[in-house]
Amino acid sequence: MAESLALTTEKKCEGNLNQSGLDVDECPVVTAIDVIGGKWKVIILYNLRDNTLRFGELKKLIPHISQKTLTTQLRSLEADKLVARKVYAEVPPRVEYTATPLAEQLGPVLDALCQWGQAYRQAHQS
Amino acid sequence: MAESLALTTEKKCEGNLNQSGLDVDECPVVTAIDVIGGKWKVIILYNLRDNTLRFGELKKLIPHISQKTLTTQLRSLEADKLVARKVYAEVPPRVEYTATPLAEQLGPVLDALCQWGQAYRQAHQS
DNA sequence: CGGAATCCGTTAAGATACTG
DNA sequence: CAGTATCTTAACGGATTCCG
Repeated sequence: MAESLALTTEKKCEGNLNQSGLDVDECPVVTAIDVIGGKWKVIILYNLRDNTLRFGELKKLIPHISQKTLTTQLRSLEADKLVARKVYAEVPPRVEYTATPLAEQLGPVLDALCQWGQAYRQAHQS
Repeated sequence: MAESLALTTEKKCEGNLNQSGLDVDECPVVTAIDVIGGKWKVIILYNLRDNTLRFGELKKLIPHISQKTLTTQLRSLEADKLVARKVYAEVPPRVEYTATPLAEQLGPVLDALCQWGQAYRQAHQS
């Protein structure tokens, strides 16, 4: 079972592969959560969608995050090659963050999340 | 502003509403992350997809989670009405967890996450 | 001045042992 | 079996300091 788990077939995740005895670590969902499972990462990437933003702009768009955490999460995203960080040697300093093509492929995830968020609100009759 | 933000239009999330001056808290993505943003919640729900599982079965399927965390996350999911918890008054005890219809609506999110996880692996040439 | 590093307190999560 | 109790470790928030 599970031939080369990478690119040949994409059926792996559709069904109940976990019940087939496979370790969950083999599942791409676990990989995805590992990378974007941080509390703020999806929101950061959502704000970075189609946008290049400075650190301060991101901070303004995500008011509830602390500077420190924003820095940490951005560094982590950078390490995973989901955001590109460009530093301008200027005064005042300027650092711009851009989503990489890999991050842009998250589009469907963001859309699905968005739709579900609405369904959730509806179900909880807000 | 934002007529009933629930079911009328679903365009809200497609574009750049954050740049429109809206607080991010208005965005359903933030709602979704609030609910399923826990480190393990998506993975739990993924394993619960189309399946009713006992506590121990879930634990086996998600080896890296601790009992305590699994309990906590399940309780949180239960409070948000994403899983139903059924206790059988037997010896030995038996507790079954089932995804609610609301959780089942996460299907597209899980699918998108799964696909992206594969793309991510591929990009990092694993 | 903007961005980030540091110190510290609080909360979430991990490991292990133990109980109904 | 399905948790709870306890302790330890890692993640996040706040404030201050630093540096270009």
